[in-house]
Amino acid sequence: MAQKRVRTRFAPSPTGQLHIGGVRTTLYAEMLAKQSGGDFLLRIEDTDQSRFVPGATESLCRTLKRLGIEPNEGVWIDDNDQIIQKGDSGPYIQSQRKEKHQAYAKQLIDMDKAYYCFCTEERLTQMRQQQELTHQPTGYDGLCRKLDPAEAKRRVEAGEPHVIRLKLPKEGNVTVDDAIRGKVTFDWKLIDDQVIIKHDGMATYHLASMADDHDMQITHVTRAEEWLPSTPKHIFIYQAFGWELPVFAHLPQLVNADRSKLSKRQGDVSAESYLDKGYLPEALINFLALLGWNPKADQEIYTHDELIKLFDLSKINKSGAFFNQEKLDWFNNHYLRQKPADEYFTLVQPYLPSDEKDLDFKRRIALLFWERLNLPSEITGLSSFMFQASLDYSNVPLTWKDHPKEEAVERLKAAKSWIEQLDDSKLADVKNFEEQIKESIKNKGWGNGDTLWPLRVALSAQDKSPSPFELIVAYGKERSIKRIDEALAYLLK
RNA sequence: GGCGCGUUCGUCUAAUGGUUAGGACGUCAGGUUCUCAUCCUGGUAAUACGGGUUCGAUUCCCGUACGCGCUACCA
Repeated sequence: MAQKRVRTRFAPSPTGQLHIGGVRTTLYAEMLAKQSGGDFLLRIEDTDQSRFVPGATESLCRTLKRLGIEPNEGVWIDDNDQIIQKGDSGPYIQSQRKEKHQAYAKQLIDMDKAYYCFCTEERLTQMRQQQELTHQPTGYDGLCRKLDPAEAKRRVEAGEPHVIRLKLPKEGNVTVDDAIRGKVTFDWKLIDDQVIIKHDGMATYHLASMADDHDMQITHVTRAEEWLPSTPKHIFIYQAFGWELPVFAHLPQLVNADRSKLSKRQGDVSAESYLDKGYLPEALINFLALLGWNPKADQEIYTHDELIKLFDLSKINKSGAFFNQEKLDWFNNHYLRQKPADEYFTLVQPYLPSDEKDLDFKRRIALLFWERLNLPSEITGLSSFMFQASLDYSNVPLTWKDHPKEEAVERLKAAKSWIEQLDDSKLADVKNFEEQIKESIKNKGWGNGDTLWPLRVALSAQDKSPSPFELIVAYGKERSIKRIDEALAYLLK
């Protein structure tokens, strides 16, 4: 028998920027579907109109696009930045499915699995306050549940404001079979008669999401673990309609350093901002995929495709994971260094002075700092001295340890003449050039330290920098000699 | 308060009814080196606690503690 085609979905609310936890949730759903050649859909859950943020859907799609996580069905964004919907199970924007949801709600009423409720906001708040005061469990007291259906229908037709609530069992229990957590049992009597259609006629998450998951033939519902406690209601809806249950998988959360639910208030959580800061999609994906799941191997580096092949729902951890930026930095450094030189240069170039027109010079500098960068932007600070017309030598001594000034002068003069005698072709190969200079130092009977330190500082005015050889090759003959002359002038002042 | 979920180095994690509890990031030390970075070598560091079951438990069970989540006409 052929296995059912796996269909998963990511269903965010358009209430703001996609955060890194959302990226991971998306990634898991995408990997699960793609590893078996199934479908990964993107659905927008905008049933709460009051929280709708214009542009959020576009932003969400754009971020996913930049990350290379693409749904093959549902909402997406085209090259003109326009929202589109692709696939046969649409619409994929929930507010456009309002009538479908209402029809389902009516069916539930007809089946006596839901009822109209006319309780006012005031009555509800008062009731809750009373319950809290007397230390009762809070929840709807079921006043309208006892209403005669015919009477309720009359009131609705008369235009009385109302909502629709689920008519949940009041005894017994229900067991959720979660792909990650196993069987979890809840008492029905502790579960509230949830509102499924609001005053404005819009469905709440509980109905909308289940109805859409069913209509879109979603086989695996992956979502954050905060949904686990409301899963009984969702099972109730599925069973009321006689629908086949999907696999539920409640993902552990990403947490702040203090282990609370990831929030904007603590650090940066917007996925887009990580991308903007120069974190590479492959680093973000590799890192995020391994946060809460791993293929049980002593390997850290995986491509997106490898991750898709290896992904396994049952190996997802149960506990929350902290987003450790230092490790992300390490991943980013790794992937940055793996880039072809041209691509690396393209990434780094925006962070080099735009008024420097010598592209080849810029490129040589970029290459010099390649292995030192976690982020492309870091090159600005590291390389700025190389673009300055002249250097300030007052901060770092040009002399080696406690050696005399005269020695530094002597060494710099010698270094200058060595460079002058060199033909440009020798400068093409750093290794070769380095050997030559070291040979010259040896011939003089000098030490590497007392010669190379003054040279390097003359060229950089930094206590830390790439080697003098690398600097000279990057500068070229003319600029190198100019720097040495200036250092000499400073010493002889 | 009620209900639910969770707990292995600082962090992300691996493993098993019997292991010197493994790897990675970080960190520390050493080597290479003119400095930095890279690279190499090595070190540091964990089964929350208390009971049980068992010859033996970090692993299975119970309890406690702690953390987190849910308890909306938000998702």
